[in-house]
Amino acid sequence: MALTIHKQSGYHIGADIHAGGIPNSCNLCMQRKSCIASQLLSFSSQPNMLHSHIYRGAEHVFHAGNNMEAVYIVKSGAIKSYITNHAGEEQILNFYTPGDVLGLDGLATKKYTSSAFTLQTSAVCAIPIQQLEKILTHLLPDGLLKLTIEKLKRDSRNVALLNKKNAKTRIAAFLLDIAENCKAHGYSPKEFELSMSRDDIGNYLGLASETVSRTFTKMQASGWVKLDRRRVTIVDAPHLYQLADN
Amino acid sequence: MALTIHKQSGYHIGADIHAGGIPNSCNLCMQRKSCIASQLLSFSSQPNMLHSHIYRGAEHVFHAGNNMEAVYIVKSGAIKSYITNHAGEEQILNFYTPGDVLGLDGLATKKYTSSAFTLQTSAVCAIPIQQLEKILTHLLPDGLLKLTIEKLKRDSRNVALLNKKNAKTRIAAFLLDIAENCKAHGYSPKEFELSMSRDDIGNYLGLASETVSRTFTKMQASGWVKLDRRRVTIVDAPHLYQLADN
DNA sequence: ACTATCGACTGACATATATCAAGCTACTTA
DNA sequence: TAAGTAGCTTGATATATGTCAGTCGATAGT
Repeated sequence: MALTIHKQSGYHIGADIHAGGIPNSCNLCMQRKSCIASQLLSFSSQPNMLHSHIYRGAEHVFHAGNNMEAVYIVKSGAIKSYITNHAGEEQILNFYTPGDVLGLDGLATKKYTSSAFTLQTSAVCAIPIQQLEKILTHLLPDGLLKLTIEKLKRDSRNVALLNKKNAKTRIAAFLLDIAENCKAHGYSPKEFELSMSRDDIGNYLGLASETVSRTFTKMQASGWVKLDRRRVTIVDAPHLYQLADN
Repeated sequence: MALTIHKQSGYHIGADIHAGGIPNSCNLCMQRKSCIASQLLSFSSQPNMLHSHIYRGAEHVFHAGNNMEAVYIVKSGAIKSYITNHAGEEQILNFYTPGDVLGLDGLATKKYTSSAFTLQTSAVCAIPIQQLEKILTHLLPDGLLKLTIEKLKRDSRNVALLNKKNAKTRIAAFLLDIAENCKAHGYSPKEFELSMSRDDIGNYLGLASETVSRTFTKMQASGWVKLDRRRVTIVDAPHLYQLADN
């Protein structure tokens, strides 16, 4: 799959939310009836005022790894979100159109986990993270907030899992996903029992069960894992992670 | 892909939450510290008491299309969720392990949109929908609740999109997804402009851009759609839906 | 108007995966 | 113990899709 170099257009209005942007009263916004941001703000003591920005096509709204400054509501245009693997290849996670909320994936760590790039001239409204957090903690009990954040994380992981290119990488990612889940629950990430059949794994990953079998066999022969029916032993985790990154 | 017939095991404890189940005090539950349900309940005036059930492996927890009775928290075991297409083939959407919440997809319509099936002996806690709704509307402003529900719906749609078997079905589903989005926003679902390149579409759907091109060409030749660069005209929507169902 | 560039399309070929078929193993049931 | 069954593995072959290469057309820049 080709490596895409994103051209940086020089024409960038409101690159930094603190430096500028046009403050807009939500009360005057055409889309206030269907706008999540406007609804959220109406429950807070904050002024019903957000900074909106216009991006010319082919610009970044934010980059993966950067500190999270804001969450964005798409008002017009189209935006793609993507992650890049170690080799620099991009994997598109989703497309965003008017009404969609962009940048929530950063909530857990306060850093964006994906990048966002405008496909055409697009207008967005920015909710600065401080403002968002104030509203959320005001509205939500702590447990529910964490649940939401966890759910968001899990979803993006899921997409990344399914979009892998070939059987080997999908299965590596699948096994590591389970291993991490084991670890998170206090069990060994090195050795665990699969609860599903080869058929189920194949169905889930979009592969024939025979391909799952063969791939398991090959991975075992290569020494990355050991397999005995549904019992899995991770032998070379670093190598699996490298595979899954592709 | 093979059609799986689910065996109904006769050994089914607590088939209906109203008919039985073991009422459990959350305060005595081993997992209360990490349990979402317990946390939710602690914010409500409801008694901290839930019905828990044990399913022997290979049983349905609920069926797609049935009225939503409860949301389930997995306490032990493993459960798969899946949808079936018109031909009766199943498409697995996700696997659920202890701590995961099951059945939220029904919130929007009050009917489950997917089925849930235990892969092994599993224990779950049920939160009856009336109780859940009381808690949610108590905690959440209306707008935020709708947002959450919308997000849940969008996610499962996304998974269903990416798990299609071949290029034709993926692209059909992709086009219909955009068409429905257009319709939802008051634009024509019959004619629209793609905002992304063939490269981006391919990357997103896990196909080479050439395959996207070729598939577009074939679909046009077959008379399902008309294409002029990025301009799309849906000609035979029913046929596309039929394709996307596969 | 001329050229350069980019995105889209098409063809030839390579390859990964699906499909079909058979055999094997562990587990269940009689 | 024997037989049956379900799940897993492996082999042979078919097929869909990826890769590489070339062309075409639209758009932008000089």
